[in-house]
Amino acid sequence: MGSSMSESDSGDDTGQTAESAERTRDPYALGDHDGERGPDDRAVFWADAVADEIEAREPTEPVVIKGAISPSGVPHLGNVNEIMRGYFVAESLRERGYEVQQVFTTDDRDPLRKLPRKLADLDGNIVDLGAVNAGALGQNLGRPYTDVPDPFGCCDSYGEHFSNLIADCAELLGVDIEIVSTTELYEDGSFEELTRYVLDNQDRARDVLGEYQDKVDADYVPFNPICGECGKVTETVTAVDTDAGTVEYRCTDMEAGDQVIDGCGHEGTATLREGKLPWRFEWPAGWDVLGVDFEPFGKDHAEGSWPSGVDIAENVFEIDPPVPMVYEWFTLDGEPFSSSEGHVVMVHDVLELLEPAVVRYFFSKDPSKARDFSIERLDQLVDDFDRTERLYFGEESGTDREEALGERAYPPSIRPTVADRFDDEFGEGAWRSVANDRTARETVDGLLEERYADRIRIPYTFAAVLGMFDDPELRTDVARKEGHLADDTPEWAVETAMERVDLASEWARRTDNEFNYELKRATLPETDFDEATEAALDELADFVAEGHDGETIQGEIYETAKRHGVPISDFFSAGYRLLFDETQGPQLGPFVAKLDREFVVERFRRNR
RNA sequence: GGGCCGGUAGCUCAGUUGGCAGAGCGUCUGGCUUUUAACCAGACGGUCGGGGGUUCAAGUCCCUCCCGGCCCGCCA
Repeated sequence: MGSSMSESDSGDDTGQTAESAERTRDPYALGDHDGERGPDDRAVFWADAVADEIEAREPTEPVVIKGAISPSGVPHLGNVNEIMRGYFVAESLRERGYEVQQVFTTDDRDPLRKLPRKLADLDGNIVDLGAVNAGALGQNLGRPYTDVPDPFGCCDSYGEHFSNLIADCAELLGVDIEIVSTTELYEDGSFEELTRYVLDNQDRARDVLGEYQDKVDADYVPFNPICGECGKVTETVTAVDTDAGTVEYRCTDMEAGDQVIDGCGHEGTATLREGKLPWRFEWPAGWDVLGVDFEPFGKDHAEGSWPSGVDIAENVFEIDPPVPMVYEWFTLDGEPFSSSEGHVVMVHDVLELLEPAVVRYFFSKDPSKARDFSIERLDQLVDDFDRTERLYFGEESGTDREEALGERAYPPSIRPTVADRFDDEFGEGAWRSVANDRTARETVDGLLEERYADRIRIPYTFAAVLGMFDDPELRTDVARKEGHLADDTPEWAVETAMERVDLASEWARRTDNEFNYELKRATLPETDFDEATEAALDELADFVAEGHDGETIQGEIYETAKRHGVPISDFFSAGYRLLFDETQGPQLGPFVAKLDREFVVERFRRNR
């Protein structure tokens, strides 16, 4: 930012110098300061850097942060970038006292171009296309998503079905967004003025877009009416009458990838509300209608749509484009997400494995880096989160940068959790309004510092081990005995800690990793014990046969091992080998005490 | 073919105006001699994708090449 910026702040009503505007048009810039205000000015957390850019433009409140998605199919974790990247910027601005609104458009007037092979019901279960009436769905190719019947029959349309799923994702993550249907923006006239404007200035529109798209020729009309006969989005406009507010069209064939969707040949008239702007115009039009100040988008938009969008915004609509930010895409277990092929994971699924705060934390990481969401290695993500949390509460020290980053990234990750956990501190359901209610924010931030600091985290992998115990009380007892819980740990903190056990054991089960301790009941695992170990096992079997509680058996394991000169850890491993065919496992004494005695005795004797 | 983003320890990543390559986990060793996992201490571990250049000094700046992804038709 040049020194001229400060001069323009006072007088220049554009609010920006060419230099600063140039810089904030770079979607990769992420608030890359030029050091004018010194190196200390550089924000450690990317969301703060973006917030700096937005603030420099002196936005009117509420500051509007937008995201968007096409409701074309399963909304996966990658799509959630649109919600969560904006969320962290929103929170950064709210912490500075700004009122911020997160709006999310569903591009539901876009035509259905092909049938995805996988869909999802409203509960977030992925289902095969074959599970619904694919034939009936196929009849709707070319029609706007909001005019396609919901294949599940539960919502008003296909578009609404998947928009609802996106709304659920935000809800599940505690993010307050307002969903705006693009179809509604057309139908209620919000887009009408801009549509008329574009059609009145077609030459300009063509000139600008033609710089980016070769197909824009003299016949190109930047409007796609919906056929009054077959309901498809058409591409051939034959006449425009903006005074009457109508266009005439012929319903011609539409190319969709390598497929062609047949037009019905109908010739008719449509109003400016009965159609849509092409995407390259629709995106900037949304910035204007919704007053968008910031919008994150995937890297696929960075080189094509964004530059043309800026050009169209400035030279056709004559508005300022929002502050942009590109995010890299995630992979899932090393492979790209694919809604149509079912290589996806939804927020609904992820929350069976992770606390919402950890999921939010995942999205607080540098957007410019491609990241793998590795189900196998979820324990690393959770450990990372736990460490950041300890850094935040000063329970552990790290590098200056780590501590500064934790200071900034942790509060927005945990805030909805804190509000939820102490919801009785708020009015009825008021914790949900934390985003925009200043009083509620103060309350939640106070709770975070004063009460949530006492939370307890059990390491994720150990939580998976505890999952071996079905009995909740036994889980808690073991956690307590291992020093994770103290006598004075508040009840809510015990609950918070123990909630992770179900998540981690689900993870162990799903990945079938070394923490998935499956009791090998049916067959005796292969073993290779020395004589001393075998003698010790026989003796331990006798002891178990007498009937003792878990605590006593645990002690006897040590005693038995000692008597036979078997190293303690080897003896435990022998037990785990016999029961699980593993070298580790849950605390052995309490565990075997819970099993039927005869099985344990026979197993320790290596009989079956 | 052209443009853009990324490539740092086995894994996940952090490295702010160029200034002695870092963390966590994993691994190994030792400690806690009745509580395996836990916890504590220590160690091992890197041609910072390769090569060249600028500089007293390069993970960081420049050039070039390699790898992965995206864009440069349409669509979104």
